Amino acid sequence: MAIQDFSQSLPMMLYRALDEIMPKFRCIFNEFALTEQQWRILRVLWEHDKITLGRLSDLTLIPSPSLVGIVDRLIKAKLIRRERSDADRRMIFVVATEEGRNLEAKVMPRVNEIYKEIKEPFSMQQWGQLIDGLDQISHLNKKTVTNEHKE
Amino acid sequence: MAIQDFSQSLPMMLYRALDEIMPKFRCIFNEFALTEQQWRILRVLWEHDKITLGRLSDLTLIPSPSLVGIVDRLIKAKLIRRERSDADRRMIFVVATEEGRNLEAKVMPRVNEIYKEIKEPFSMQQWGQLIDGLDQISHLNKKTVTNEHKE
DNA sequence: TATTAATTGTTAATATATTAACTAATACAA
DNA sequence: TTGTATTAGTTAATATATTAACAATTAATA
Repeated sequence: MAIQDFSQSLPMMLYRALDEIMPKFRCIFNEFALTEQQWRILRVLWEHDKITLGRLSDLTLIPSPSLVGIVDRLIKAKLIRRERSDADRRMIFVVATEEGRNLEAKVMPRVNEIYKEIKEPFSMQQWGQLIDGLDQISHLNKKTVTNEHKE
Repeated sequence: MAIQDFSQSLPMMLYRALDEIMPKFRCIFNEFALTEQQWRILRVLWEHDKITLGRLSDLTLIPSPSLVGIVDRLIKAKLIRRERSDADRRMIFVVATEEGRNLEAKVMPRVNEIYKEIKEPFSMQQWGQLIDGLDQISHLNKKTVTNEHKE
């Protein structure tokens, strides 16, 4: 009758959910000699021809200090390349090489397969509620701003 | 109209939710010179007088190789101690020192405060659905076993 | 009982996260 | 136009995650 059971707290529930599903995906990534973070970057580049490091950090949720090394290793693997912006020489674009683009067709089907397996036992409504709940969590700050209509 | 938007995928939604809420907690932990993982260990020890390293790994979701160093640092901080089991000399118990136990009264109120803030905008039903959904994700394998009534 | 298998922790190597400080380039204001 | 603030990336120091291999102990079995 614990007032607040640690193992049922939101953070631990989130971590446990990730611990459950991510190993399935990482297993696939490893087959293609990719780390999870490397895959995230490629995954974003498959949707964006050219993207700045800052935005890549936002979309992958990889902190920029980590991004430096991960990008280095992806370049060494010839899957992406850096391109300094001419307009603003502070910015650096990241672009997938042909080899990097070609990976999409090989990896995505496998990943989608697992994703489908995870999603399957859920009803469409259940799944929607879960995603909505998570979305609300990740917009906790922004939402209130909207309500208060901050100047 | 992307078939599968990466940023709306379950893993990224989970990561984003954690990215939103954990910095608030870590801010508190840092005030007490604790890392998030160190706090998780103490949090569990506040509910268990004496616990084996393996079980501590399960409850904190900290992989055992990481646990070694984290426990070392908590010992150096005089917050916990190791105790080898007499019954089975492979096992090592971890126990909180008095100093470690005393932290609970100082840290928990602060943490509960943040937790309440996070939970507040949700209706009780919404929150329940979110927790249930997460629970279902983290039992994906086990559930099927139950259904199949594996011998 | 000697051997083998399983369990509990640990070490090692590499990759990533966290926080702070730092550089280079750009914007901006006096 | 010079000085200052801001922005985009990077470096550094420490902590943790991931995977594989390993040691010590105990359990299981021939």
